[in-house]
Amino acid sequence: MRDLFVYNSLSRKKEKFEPITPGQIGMYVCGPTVYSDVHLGNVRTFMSFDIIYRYLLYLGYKVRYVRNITDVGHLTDDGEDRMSKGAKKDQLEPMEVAHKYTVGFHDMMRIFNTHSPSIEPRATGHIIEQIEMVQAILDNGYGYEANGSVYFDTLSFMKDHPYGQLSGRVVEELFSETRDLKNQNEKKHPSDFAIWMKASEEHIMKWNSPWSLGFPGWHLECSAMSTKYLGKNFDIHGGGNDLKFPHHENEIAQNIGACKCSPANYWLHTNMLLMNGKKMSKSDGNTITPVQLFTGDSPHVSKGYDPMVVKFFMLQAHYSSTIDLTDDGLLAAEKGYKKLMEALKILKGLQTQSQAGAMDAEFERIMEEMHQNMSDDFNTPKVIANLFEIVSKINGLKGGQLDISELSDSCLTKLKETLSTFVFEILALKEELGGDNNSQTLDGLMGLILDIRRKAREEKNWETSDKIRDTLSALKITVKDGKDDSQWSLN
RNA sequence: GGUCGCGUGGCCGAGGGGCUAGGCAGAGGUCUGCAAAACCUCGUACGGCGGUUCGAGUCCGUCCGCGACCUCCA
Repeated sequence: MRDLFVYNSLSRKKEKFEPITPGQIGMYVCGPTVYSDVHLGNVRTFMSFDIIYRYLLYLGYKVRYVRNITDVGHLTDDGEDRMSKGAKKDQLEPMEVAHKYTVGFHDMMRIFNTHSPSIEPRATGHIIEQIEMVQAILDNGYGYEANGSVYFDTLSFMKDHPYGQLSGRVVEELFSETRDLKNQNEKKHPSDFAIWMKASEEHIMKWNSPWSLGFPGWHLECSAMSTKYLGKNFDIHGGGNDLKFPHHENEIAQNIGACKCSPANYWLHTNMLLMNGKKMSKSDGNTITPVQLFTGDSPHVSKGYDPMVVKFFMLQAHYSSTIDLTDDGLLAAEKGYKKLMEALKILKGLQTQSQAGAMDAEFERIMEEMHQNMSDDFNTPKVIANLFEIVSKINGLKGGQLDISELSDSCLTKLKETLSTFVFEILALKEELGGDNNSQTLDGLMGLILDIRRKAREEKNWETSDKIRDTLSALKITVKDGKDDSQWSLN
């Protein structure tokens, strides 16, 4: 199997990837909290891990990809459970809220053409496992109970294990943090965190436990579910950069605290999606929903963009870099995306009889680079650069600037397969924009229309040929005349 | 304030001691009934100032600017 290198947040280095069990990978990614519509930033993160998942599969690994749904346990600023808050707002039962937004999340993931994970466990479905983990942490002396709530004892933990390694946090500094959080007085140390919370009277989602009628701390679900489905030690743990601290840090502490072993060998973090140079934020209006992006119904964009254009735009940046979402950037991505798709269509139609070709080596080189770039921490921007190198050549081959007889049949076949795999299976872009209007009927009609236009042009009947082109243009169909034939595409 | 990261040509965005990233926009040319597309050529870009080095956009120091995290966050 080809060597794979990944940037490990834990070591802050790029490392050669070595699975625990040869040929198999366990990967856990922190999923969304389903209390409101999916945020575009979530989309970027899950899209990035989808491509990582797909490439691992492509390399031949058997991958168990676990991505949770958080439907309980997150505290808001005022100490209220996020699910309950959403419920009050919408006049719905908490589980109704969770279900509604889970469905919405799945729909959006489908729109962006991502695979479903292997397992998608819910926090509320694993309360027992979480209670057991709290007990294990208590048994190991890394937790304490206070008024029915249970806290993780960071100082006690630090006597035996390092804490703060992932996020570079120094616990002593957390002393200086004076926060006015609820139940702060129950904690022995500011860096301690709740693993079980006693529920207040008005709290809706609560369960029985040895300590109180309450609910699990929000870092606990991932510890419990990753352990349940991937084992105490697994290969990859992923999530957004903003989860590094406190969430991932505490997750590690809980896993070690409960079973004395570090959960994941490789921690991968996706970076933030910015807009206008700042992190998207609902509170200051610096945000756009995926749907607004598709329809163009937002002051931040001049028009609507196809989900695949949005995806292509995101893939032009590395997953570990921030990307600034701008209208100019999207416009540029849209043109590039169309150019790529056009070239892929042209490639399909290319044929050659040659047995050996002078250009083979060049194409082989680029295809090899694509593999290397993808294996180098999933460098999609470089892969896209490789694709455009090939796009120029495909167009050159069609336009006659390059001679197809210098390309062997076997190399051309391989090129078709490789590009198709990379573009449609690994990057998981879709060929056609605008949904389902590329029916057979449309194909047939366009074939007929362009045939009539071709005859008109042969007769130099420009009036007719231009009328056809202009009318089609008004219907958002672009006609481009090539040397021998004309091509059409939907705008 | 603490921790981490970033600052690349008009815009986006890779790379990360000597080797053309790429896309979009722009200029010139080829092709063409016109248009569009395509193809060819063109930009000596790496925040400022020092330092290391035969050589720095790439390493080190420093300053400036920006962002993320430190509190729910993908």
